[in-house]
Amino acid sequence: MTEITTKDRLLDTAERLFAEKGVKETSVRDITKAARTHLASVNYHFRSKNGLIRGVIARRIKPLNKRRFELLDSYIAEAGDKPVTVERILRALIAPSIELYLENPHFLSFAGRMISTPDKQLHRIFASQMDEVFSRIKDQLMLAIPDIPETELMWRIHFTTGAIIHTWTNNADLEIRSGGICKIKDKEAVINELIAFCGSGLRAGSQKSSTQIE
Amino acid sequence: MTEITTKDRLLDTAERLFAEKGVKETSVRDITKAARTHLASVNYHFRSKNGLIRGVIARRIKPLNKRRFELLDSYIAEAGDKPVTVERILRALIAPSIELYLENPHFLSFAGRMISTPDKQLHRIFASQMDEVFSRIKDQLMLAIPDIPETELMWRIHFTTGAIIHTWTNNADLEIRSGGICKIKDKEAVINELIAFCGSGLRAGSQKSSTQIE
DNA sequence: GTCTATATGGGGATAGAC
DNA sequence: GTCTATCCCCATATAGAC
Repeated sequence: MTEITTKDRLLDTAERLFAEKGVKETSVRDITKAARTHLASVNYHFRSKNGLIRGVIARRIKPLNKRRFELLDSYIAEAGDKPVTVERILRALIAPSIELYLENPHFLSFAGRMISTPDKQLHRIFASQMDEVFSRIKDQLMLAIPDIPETELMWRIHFTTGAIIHTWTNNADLEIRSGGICKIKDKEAVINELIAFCGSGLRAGSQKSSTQIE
Repeated sequence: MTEITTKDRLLDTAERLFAEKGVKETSVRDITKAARTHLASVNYHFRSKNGLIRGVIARRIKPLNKRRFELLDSYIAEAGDKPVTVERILRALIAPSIELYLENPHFLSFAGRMISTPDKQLHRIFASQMDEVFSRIKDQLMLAIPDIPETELMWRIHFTTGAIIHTWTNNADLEIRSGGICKIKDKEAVINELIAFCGSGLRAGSQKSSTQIE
């Protein structure tokens, strides 16, 4: 039943090698060898190496964002007429990604790097998927913290995104630097720390209406 | 006097192309052609392509961190016996990088991507340079906000780093997504927003000693 | 220091047998 | 669908003339 096809093995292997070595650094030969198939299989199943890259991304991105929207919708329903709290909005954004990372770190450490790739085609794939997420998160945050001007809110969503992505890509450094006390495996702690940090940051007094911090 | 040597032209050109296209995507031929010199000049001046990459990094990283330490030291001196405020500690960390970015965005958009490179040698170059910065920032933050447990403080420094790096690498997306209202060129606004967001995040109530946010 | 020519290897993609 | 052999291109690095 759970028959693993060559196509799936190629996706799994490519995902892992892209994360471990980088996309350019991983050749189709590397992938097909590790997936125990033949060189031509990538072109047969995915048309090209770029097709395989797109396949790796497509398989994970939509389910991840679907999970975010499900959570957000459930919080919206639960809140009734009141705005959803900042913390719950952040949980919908953050928790699904940390859960995915802990099930399989390869995709998000790869994706976290690709989000800033100079390759315009690849960059577009991520940016377009993120647009819908940001749009919905922003709408909810505007209801939750209406006093924050839009410009500032958008900067703060950007900073929040940076904190999350850096956690996918660079948690190993932190674990070493902290002497092992900061562990990505502590799922609830990581999620709660991200929510607390970003939640507090989002709520900070507006820089426009208050005295500038020197 | 300000004679621009071939070596400098190679560094400038490589830095720009690494930022615009990526390191692997930029060939020595691309660089030497754009720098109007011959193919062998890279090997002559830098021994190898990897040597050139290291040269590009070395030229910028030390001055950047030197500037951070100068600022931090001046704030420490000014504060006398009192702890330096969180906002000033963050300014020492953040402002020099945003200023460098606005003078020349190439290095930091390149560096921001390289910080999560899977190439262990390259990664080590950045990580080792950051260690000293984090160490000093952390020491000052422990004096400024002594109530935050060390584990949480380190996570929050990590999130702060993510917010900063994402600003180097992905501000163009934000500018587009915000319809142009969030502009990286607004130097003081960007610095103040980063400081306000991260400062508030760093000061958030401890997740260990308070009721968990649901 | 500058430059051309070249050595050497690896890459993506495909043709065509099975 | 699977696989081998091969095409063709591009990469880094270096030898050796100037």
